[in-house]
Amino acid sequence: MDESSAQASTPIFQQIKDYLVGEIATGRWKEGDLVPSEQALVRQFGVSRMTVNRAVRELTAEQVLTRRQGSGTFVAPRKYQATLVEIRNIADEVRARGHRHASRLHLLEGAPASEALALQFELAPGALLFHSLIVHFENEVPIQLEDRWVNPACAPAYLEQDFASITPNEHLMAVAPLQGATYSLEASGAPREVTELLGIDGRTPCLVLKRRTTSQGRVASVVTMWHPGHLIQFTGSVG
Amino acid sequence: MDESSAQASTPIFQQIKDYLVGEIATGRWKEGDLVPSEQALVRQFGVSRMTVNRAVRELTAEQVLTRRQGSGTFVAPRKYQATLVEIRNIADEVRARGHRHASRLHLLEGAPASEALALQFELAPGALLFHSLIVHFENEVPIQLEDRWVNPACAPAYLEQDFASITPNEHLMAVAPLQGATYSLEASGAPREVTELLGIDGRTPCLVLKRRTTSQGRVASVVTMWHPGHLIQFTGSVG
DNA sequence: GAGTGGTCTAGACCACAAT
DNA sequence: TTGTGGTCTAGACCACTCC
Repeated sequence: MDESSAQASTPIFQQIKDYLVGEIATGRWKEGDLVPSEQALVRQFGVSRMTVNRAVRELTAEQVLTRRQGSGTFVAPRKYQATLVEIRNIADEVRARGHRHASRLHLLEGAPASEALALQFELAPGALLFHSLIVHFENEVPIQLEDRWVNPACAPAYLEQDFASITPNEHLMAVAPLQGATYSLEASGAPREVTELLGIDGRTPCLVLKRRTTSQGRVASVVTMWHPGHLIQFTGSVG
Repeated sequence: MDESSAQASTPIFQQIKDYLVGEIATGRWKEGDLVPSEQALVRQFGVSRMTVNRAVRELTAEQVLTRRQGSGTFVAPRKYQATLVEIRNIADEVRARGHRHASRLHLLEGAPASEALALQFELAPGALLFHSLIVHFENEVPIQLEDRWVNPACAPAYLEQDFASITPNEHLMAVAPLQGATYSLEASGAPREVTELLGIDGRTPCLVLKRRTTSQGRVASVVTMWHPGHLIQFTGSVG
């Protein structure tokens, strides 16, 4: 047809989205500015309101715009500048690299909660918790020590699992649907118990990921994962 | 009106979404299963196709379902079990803790790309790049060394910026809309140049975040950020 | 050819905000 | 009261897949 310009076959709602994003990207519309109303866009593009509505609604879901019924549509405040780093569970990570994953169970028992753990679990000190200590291997090289405490109320059969064939993570995902997690990430040296199990020396920097997960309103699991820094590297991409 | 049952005012498309999610959550529909077609849902709920379409389309955007034109709608494969760690830019991170952020510029110059950098930037070796070296402080304590290389095509005025009042990140976000990023994260010791600028000794474990951002189809920036592991800790939550 | 999803229309009624 | 967004309808045409 060789019509006006850049239509080609891009859906109309997408063209409208591109137009709106473009106005923001080039700075013509700034944070907080009022964006043309649906009616105005209907006239401008000569399309039906449903089509305009879809474009604007999707950009609202994408946090590019904000809408207030009765008031109008506005350019959303710019997003937090953040890098999202995706840390997959260790078995997936290893397999994704095409390597062999294995693990060795060093401890699996019930134990009373210390003061600190009781606080983390929101339970009384001395309450029964399950405790496991597992070393994960990538091609027979130890790459993670997983020190995990589990709430028996969330995973009653935890002590009966065969952690050679299933990771604690997989078991917990199966029996306790994940609700949320808090985490912290830091680099540090490791105490002797850790260095011995990982077969590293005390000066090796370790990447330490602590994670506390909740399920059905309870704290399900508190885990500390130690990774020898020269062996592990988390990579990924966003956007 | 006190009508049939649980309508109340929840939009119909949302009720349909809830129904679909419920069937999956309870396990009645499993990964890969065929979901009722739009026509079937139209009949089941007695609503128009547009309403059903919106429900299913939004769940597809949320990666709960996948659709194939001509074939049907299916339960999406379960998401990768991953912890998303959000690493905010250092100035925001420090201010969020209620502390003072400051920075000192140690180097800001144009320099030819080494072989390795040229590869990263997808430019010819020897091409002009901008290079900056900045130490960031939290309450006067150095917590990050930012070693950044920038593509002049993406930020031509980079060398003229006042990096005491604006961070390189902020400048780049302003002039080069972020398209995507790849990153890696590891723990390691730091070379002498780094330890000197951060005022730490060579045995201090460091958290090293490398990040490569693209903008408008070009590699905009390659940055390595060194954090003394005993001082910095990234925390957050998901879910 | 029948069934699927992808898109679009030209209306409609409603809740809400600004005036 | 007017204009805004929020939702919904009952059709339509198309591209694609499967039989």
